[in-house]
Amino acid sequence: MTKRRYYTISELTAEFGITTRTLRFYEDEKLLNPERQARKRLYTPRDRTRLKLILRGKRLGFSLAEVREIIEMYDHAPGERGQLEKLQGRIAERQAELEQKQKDILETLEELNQVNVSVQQRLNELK
Amino acid sequence: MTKRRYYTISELTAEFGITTRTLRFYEDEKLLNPERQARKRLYTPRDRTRLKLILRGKRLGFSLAEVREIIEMYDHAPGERGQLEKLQGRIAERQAELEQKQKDILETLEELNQVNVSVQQRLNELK
DNA sequence: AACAATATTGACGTTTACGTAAAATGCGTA
DNA sequence: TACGCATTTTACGTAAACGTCAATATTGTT
Repeated sequence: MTKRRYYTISELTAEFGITTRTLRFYEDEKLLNPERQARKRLYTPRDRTRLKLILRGKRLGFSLAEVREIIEMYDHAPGERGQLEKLQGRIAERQAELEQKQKDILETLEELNQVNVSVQQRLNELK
Repeated sequence: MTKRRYYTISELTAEFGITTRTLRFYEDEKLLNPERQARKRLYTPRDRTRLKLILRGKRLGFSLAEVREIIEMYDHAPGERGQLEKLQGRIAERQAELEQKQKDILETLEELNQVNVSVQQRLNELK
């Protein structure tokens, strides 16, 4: 039998710097499904993993609806040919989006670096 | 070959796939400053450039407030030592954020690729 | 048993980033 | 001159993602 460890709601809020409201909201949105001990929520390692996926998605600017789509790709059902091909299509779309974001990041980093160089020059001149 | 100096509102909405409402909203937010010919807005190349920065920032999940901060870094005033050092600090923060996003993207791309591989395997088995 | 700490369930409130509809204005063309 | 079309201002509406109470319950400690 697999060792089941649980996390309380406050352990997760502490670890990830979020509020209980956020965790309950994600549960309402069916993104998490903690078990219950009486009324208390017990988050499983699976919940914790999904939470990490959610927060990572949010950092990348995805909406919760988009995060849900991405997570559903991870644990999709076997399915038949048509479904599998559609899934590949959606994966390709997301990959394209992410590659666009990569370009956007590189551009922004380069620009910020330029600013930094010119600021540093002025600081040197002030000596 | 005179470079066109102004863009109408509909030219910009067409080019970037946004609505007039969006452009006016960004103007209310002081992110854009089109000139006027009578009542009509005339967007300058500078407005267009800023618009591109805004949209790029949004793709990366930045709020308009954050986009504003980033844009302000680009055209900051000369300033004295203290200001310049604070600016460097904020630049470093944004760079760190962007680097985190890069990691997030790489992870997500890798995971999506794994899904893709397993989907492809099942498709091959269906032959 | 009393109490503090933690958690739970409503439920209304707030911010961000626009959407959308209404009414007025200006401009080129039939 | 009448008309269509783009544009403008004004202003209420909305979806997403939580925030912020308040009232109640549960659990461990004194």
